[in-house]
Amino acid sequence: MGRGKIEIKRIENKTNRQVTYSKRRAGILKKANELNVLCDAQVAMIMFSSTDKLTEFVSPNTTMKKTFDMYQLASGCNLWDSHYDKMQEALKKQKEINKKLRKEIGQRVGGDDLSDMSFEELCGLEQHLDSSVKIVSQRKYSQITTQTQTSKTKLKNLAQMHNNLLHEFEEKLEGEYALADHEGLSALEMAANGASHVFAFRLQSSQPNLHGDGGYGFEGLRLG
Amino acid sequence: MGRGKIEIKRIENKTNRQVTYSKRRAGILKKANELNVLCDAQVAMIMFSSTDKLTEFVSPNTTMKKTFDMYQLASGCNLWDSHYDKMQEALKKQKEINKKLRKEIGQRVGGDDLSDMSFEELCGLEQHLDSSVKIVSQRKYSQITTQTQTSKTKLKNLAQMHNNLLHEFEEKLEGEYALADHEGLSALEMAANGASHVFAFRLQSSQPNLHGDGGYGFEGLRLG
DNA sequence: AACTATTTATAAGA
DNA sequence: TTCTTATAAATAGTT
Repeated sequence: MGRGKIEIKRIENKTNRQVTYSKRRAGILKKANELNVLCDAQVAMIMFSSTDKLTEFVSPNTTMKKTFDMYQLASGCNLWDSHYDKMQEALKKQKEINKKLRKEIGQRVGGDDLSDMSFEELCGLEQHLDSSVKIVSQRKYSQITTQTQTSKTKLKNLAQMHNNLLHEFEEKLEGEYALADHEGLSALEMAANGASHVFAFRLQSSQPNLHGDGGYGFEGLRLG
Repeated sequence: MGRGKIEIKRIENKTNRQVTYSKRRAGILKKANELNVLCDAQVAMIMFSSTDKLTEFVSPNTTMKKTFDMYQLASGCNLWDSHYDKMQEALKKQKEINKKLRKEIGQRVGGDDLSDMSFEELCGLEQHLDSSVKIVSQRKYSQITTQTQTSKTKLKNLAQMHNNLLHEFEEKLEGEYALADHEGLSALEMAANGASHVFAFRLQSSQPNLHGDGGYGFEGLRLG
């Protein structure tokens, strides 16, 4: 239909091909619509040009998805099985792993899963659990040690500060003694004047003793 | 295009509609194929007649599925999302559960997962593990007990059989004694004839003592 | 994108 | 259904 008859084979001229595509695409779309209207048929069409441009047609009163669903039902070939199957496989695997993990936990917690275990397996599990307890205990210990350590460091610094202050104060005090001597006051009188408490609070930082008694006791600062 | 012009609206005559559908369907399929060949385009078409009969067209060198996949990529609308999404959601959930389970195991085994635990949590875990060890130990014990029990029962039955046989034999022996007495043979001579070993193997089943010593020792049959 | 000579599709009839 | 054929519609080549 045209000025001349054409052979139905790929149009080599690119521009010509593109033009023909446009014309015929319009034609087929019109035909599709006519088919739908005249014959009450459901039509869906997908076209990609040689440059991969998409054109679609779906008869009104339906959608591409509905058409696909119907197509799958009618043709029997499930188009998303490949996707679906892969996922289903993955899901199944995850569930299996899950089951195993649950069982393992069940055994370690001492639940019903112990029932399937042989004596030898139970022995192994017990041993394993024992070592786990040890690890946890050790971890607990090392954690509290770290916590304590930082507290101790802070307190040690504080103690040092106090001792320094004390030292300063004592030096100042000695100066006052000398002065008192000079003014005729006794040491006892000096103490009564409020300097004695300084000695009561002489601070001495403790030596950390983390491993001595095996306990987790919090060793604070000892007041001397 | 025909003997007369027709209005593009639903053909009410059913037969006529069906005929027109057949003719036009053939026409559009031919057009689709020509579009594919001439213009190097990818075409896919799905048609359902008013009686829901499926006709499909896919240009060679592709498949319906490929076309759908391309369509989804190009159009952005994911046609099997409703299925896919649900699965993906399920998969995600499984993976999350899985992760949690792994972590829990990691903690119970004494792995790196202990690092995130507070002192209090560690205390709880240690306690929990301790009780688990006890349960496993108990289970181990009860299992070996059961095993032992069945072995014992078997042996007990065996012992009973032996004793019964022994009893029979003794009776027979007594008969022989009487005979020997009659024939002038001494008991010693009888013993020398091979009957003495019967007494050496007199069997006595032991009383099961499962809880007495708290051990898992296997108590066999005592030879009296 | 428009024109138009021709080919093609097809409506109606057999 | 399928074939025929007059005619409508589509479109190839041109402008």
